[in-house]
Amino acid sequence: MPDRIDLDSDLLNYIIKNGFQPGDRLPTISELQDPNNLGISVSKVREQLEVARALGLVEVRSKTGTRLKEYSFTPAVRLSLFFALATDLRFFEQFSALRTHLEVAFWNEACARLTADDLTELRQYVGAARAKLSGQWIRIPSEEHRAFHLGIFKRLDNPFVLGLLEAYWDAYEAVELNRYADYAYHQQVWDYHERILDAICAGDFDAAKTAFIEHTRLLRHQPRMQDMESSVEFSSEVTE
Amino acid sequence: MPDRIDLDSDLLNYIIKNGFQPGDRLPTISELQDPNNLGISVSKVREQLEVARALGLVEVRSKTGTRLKEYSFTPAVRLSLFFALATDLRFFEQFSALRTHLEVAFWNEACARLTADDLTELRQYVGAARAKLSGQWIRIPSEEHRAFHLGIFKRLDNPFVLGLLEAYWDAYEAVELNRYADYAYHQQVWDYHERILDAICAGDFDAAKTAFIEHTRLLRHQPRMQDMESSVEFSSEVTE
DNA sequence: TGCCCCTATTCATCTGATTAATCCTATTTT
DNA sequence: AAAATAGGATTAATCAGATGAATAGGGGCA
Repeated sequence: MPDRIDLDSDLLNYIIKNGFQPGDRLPTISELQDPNNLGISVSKVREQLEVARALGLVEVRSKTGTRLKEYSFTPAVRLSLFFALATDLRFFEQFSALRTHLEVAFWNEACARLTADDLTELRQYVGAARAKLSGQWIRIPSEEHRAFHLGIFKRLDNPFVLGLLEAYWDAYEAVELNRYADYAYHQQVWDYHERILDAICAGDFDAAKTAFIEHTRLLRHQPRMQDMESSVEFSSEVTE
Repeated sequence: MPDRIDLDSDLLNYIIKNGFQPGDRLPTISELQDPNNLGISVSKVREQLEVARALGLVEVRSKTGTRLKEYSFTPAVRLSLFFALATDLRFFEQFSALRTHLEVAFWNEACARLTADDLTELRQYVGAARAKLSGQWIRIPSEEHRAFHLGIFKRLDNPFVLGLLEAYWDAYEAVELNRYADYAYHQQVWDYHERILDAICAGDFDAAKTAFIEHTRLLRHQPRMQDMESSVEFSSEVTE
């Protein structure tokens, strides 16, 4: 085992070396400048704080100073992904393929960990979405869509898979894919969601997974991608 | 479609807005300060440059200025992953599970894209590793191990999957898992690698995949993890 | 007690100066 | 003439210091 993993950042190494835990306050910027701590100037401290902040590792606020946050893979993934998407929206298809495979791969493990309360919560999302669809709402229920899918995986003990999935839904929001979907399409989507949930409740995770895979195929053939500047062939298939 | 994805960074938004391409030179820091460009001070520019650098988006060198790099998902993943590992090495098991599932999920697609030259290259890695094992070399052939696995996926048209796999091998190096492995173990590993490669060459990707999955199970039962501060149960199974 | 204002602390941002790295060119050397 | 070298100019790298903005916490007042 290595003595210590080098993080290519004085600040991050300092955080690790001193064993700061999530929730802890780091020294103030002026204190960090002290030769006993980092021994670098304000500008350099701030550069590194900014990196840590961009990665979601710390929260830095006036007066209270810097607080170490709970680790999450999401911010790093989101930042890099968003840059890619800003460059070329076609990246979305590729990340989407990754997301689908991940959900399939970790499906049973995630489902097995769900509690009765979790299932009730999922059921509520279905209800809320249905209400919006049947009512006079203009807004497509993308929040419930996100909450439903992430809800299935919320007990999964793998921050990396969760981070990728969360970043996927952030990107989904950012590219506003739902804007162009119509009500009939969403009805279909929530039929599938209900089928998935019923199967999970019945303990038949494989049936739920099958329904999920079908449901992603549905998404794939929707017109949502036609608005992109250029269509791209989708070559990866879900492994079963 | 959104007008523009907001990147929460003047600099990154500026790069996108002005359509800079990989290889392009960005304006110098002093030019970026100009109100016509970013209109912020050196310190602020440098903070954002540092974030972009940490994400592997730009390379900034004295005299030549800043160059926009080819997009890669790897740096962001590696940075966040390394911080997690520095906090707690048990994160490695979870990222490893992700890696295994990814390779399985994208296996056939990746294999199908390999050229004859690629296969020759893979064969060379096997040869080089064997030579090191049979010779008097002290060093365990971890470079070939990395090169072999990444080599299988090098043609995969998915920067996100590739980025995750690359970061995995970087982490593998960083935690120095190979240090504690013995020669007999590596012989076994390369037997598997050869079996995998033979199957790929024969066009039987599924057989190759099966061999790969067996080979990861081998890894899992090796004593390499016992050196960690606490053993952790490995609950996720590979989806077949 | 509960509300509001004041103040000290800390971050936020900018400016200017010095140092180090690097490229380009002119000069010297072979 | 070609190659090596030295010097100058450009740019990033780092630092120090100043000013402004945000905010938590205390003290006074109803």
